Amino acid sequence: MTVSRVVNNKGEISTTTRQRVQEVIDRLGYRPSHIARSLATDRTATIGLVVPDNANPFFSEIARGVEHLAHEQGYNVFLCNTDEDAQREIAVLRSLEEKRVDGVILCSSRLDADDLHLVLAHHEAVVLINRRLEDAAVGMVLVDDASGAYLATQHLLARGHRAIGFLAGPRQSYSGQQRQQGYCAALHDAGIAPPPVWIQHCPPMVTSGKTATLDLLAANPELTALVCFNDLTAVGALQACANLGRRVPDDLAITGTDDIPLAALVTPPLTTCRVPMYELGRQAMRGLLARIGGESIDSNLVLVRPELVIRASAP
Amino acid sequence: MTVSRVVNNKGEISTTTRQRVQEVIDRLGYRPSHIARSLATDRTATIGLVVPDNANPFFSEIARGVEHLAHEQGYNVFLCNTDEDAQREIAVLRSLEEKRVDGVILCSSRLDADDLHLVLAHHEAVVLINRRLEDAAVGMVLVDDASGAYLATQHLLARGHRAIGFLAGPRQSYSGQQRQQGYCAALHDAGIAPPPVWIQHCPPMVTSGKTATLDLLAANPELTALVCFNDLTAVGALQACANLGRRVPDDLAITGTDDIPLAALVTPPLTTCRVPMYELGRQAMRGLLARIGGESIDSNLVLVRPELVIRASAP
DNA sequence: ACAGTTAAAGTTAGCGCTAACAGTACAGGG
DNA sequence: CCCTGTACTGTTAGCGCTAACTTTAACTGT
Repeated sequence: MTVSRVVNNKGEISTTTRQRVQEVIDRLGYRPSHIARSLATDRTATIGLVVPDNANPFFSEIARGVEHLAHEQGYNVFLCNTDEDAQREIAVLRSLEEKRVDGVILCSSRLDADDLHLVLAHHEAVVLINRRLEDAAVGMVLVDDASGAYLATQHLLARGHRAIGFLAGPRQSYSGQQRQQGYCAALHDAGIAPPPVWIQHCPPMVTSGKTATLDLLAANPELTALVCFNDLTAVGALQACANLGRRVPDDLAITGTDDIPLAALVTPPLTTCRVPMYELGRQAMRGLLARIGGESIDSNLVLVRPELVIRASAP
Repeated sequence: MTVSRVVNNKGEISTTTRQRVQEVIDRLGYRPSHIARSLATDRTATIGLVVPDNANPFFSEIARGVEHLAHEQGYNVFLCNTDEDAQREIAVLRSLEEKRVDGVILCSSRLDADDLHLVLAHHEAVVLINRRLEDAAVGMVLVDDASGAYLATQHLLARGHRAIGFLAGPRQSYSGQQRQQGYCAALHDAGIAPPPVWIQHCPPMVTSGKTATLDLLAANPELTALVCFNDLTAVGALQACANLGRRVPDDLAITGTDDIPLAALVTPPLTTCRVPMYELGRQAMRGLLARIGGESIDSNLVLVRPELVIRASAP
């Protein structure tokens, strides 16, 4: 027990005894087991981070922010991919429960509200990223997706565009729904009622963005601009235009969302709504630490506003 | 103890008793604690994955491969970033030790051999990715970087280039050293002795690749081709050429390494040596599972060969 | 000398599970 | 009937740490 006082710097111990014990620790090569400590203290100093795909630059930057702050605070982070599969999402949340993580950060959950309530009830501290959940004692760190898409659409309107299409993300995506609302609001405010055919859903990847753009433009050749769910789908849209011989931005102006590193590196560089993903990750970890520590929480909701970054795809 | 037999499907138990116990488990909402189980069994069913930067597409794909196979096999993965800092690398390895992970996958370690031996001695199962270590009972999954760079350089030679520069990676990078060897070997085989000024070291990022390329071309305007440490530095080289008004590939042909998604999306798309990162991750996890399971290991070394992917930056 | 206080050190039950063993019941063979 | 083997069930010490408590020693005040 004196070893515990030395290792954890807790409880009453004299300097003399501390040094004596430390020497024994060093000599015997004592290596404390956090497993035993966790069982005794009911704390593991671990958290779970659940993302749809850790290789997606949006989530990898969030993960980096989470891991950095976690490390600074003495926590280790379990990384779990859901691969956009609800069953897998439930499975990983259950395995984290058995591992008795101190808390969970869940990104862009695709579970319906009932299932989400059910499975999160077993976790004492939870922060959701990009997912709203009513009547639950969880933190939420949301991007103000509506205002981001509103900004991008307004920018295009200000440049004279009227026929503006929208590449929505996955249908179950909370972010996608919010972005669609912002897009529609900007058009309505300009006195334009966007016909449903100007809106095309697709998974959040380059290839699907390209396919969706080809479909959208085939059905709506009058479009002169396109607001995209994210930068990956926007790059797909660039590829579609290259295929069709449509110049960007002259024939079709394109905006993305997120400002992942790729956005600035493609040709032409993408106008996009910058979401501070790294900071989003840190904010979520900050909220989670507060919950784990039992601090009083001012608000369950943190709203991060995107900012428009103008580049050559829609100057 | 009968609960344990049911939950873990181990030991003798009759069908009648199993059902009876399962009903009690369901009724009471019993949720097993893997922490207690870990203390009793000396197994945590967790592993550590240590990478320089989880947001780097090379490592994020590796992480995805590791996490997928880990999940399939009932393991949870701790994600740890080293940020190219040796002290942090040691710190995370120590924290994994205290968490009693069953094994560690360590990517592109920057520790010198002595320190690496010392800190890995406390881990029973280890697989290194992109790092060779002699006299250690660890697995190693290596990319045959030398042959990759040899292929790229040979391709440029076959296209008639003679003055070929090399953007090396970080000086302490094992991959960088191997790629440099392949580059030099290809030139030597073509009867060319590459002057040291054709070789420029730089960190593995877009911005540093751009800076290094500007420096290299300023000092060596005779260069007509460039082999780059990775795709990120190659994109930096593309940017440098755009700044200098040098056309790619006509004035300077450029090759990258890794074939991260970005490589195909930039303009012009990069010729590059494709490294199957996802598969690299799965291979490493496979080797780690074999070590954790105490299986006899055929070989400590798995060598993965890159293949040349020809695109417009060096057709 | 005695009583009270306090800093420090020592002790142990308990965290929740399981490997290992002991006990029980039954079937089959001699 | 007795013995042996096997399937099954029940029991418990131990994993390594720590919160909580007890004990000890030293000091101070009366």
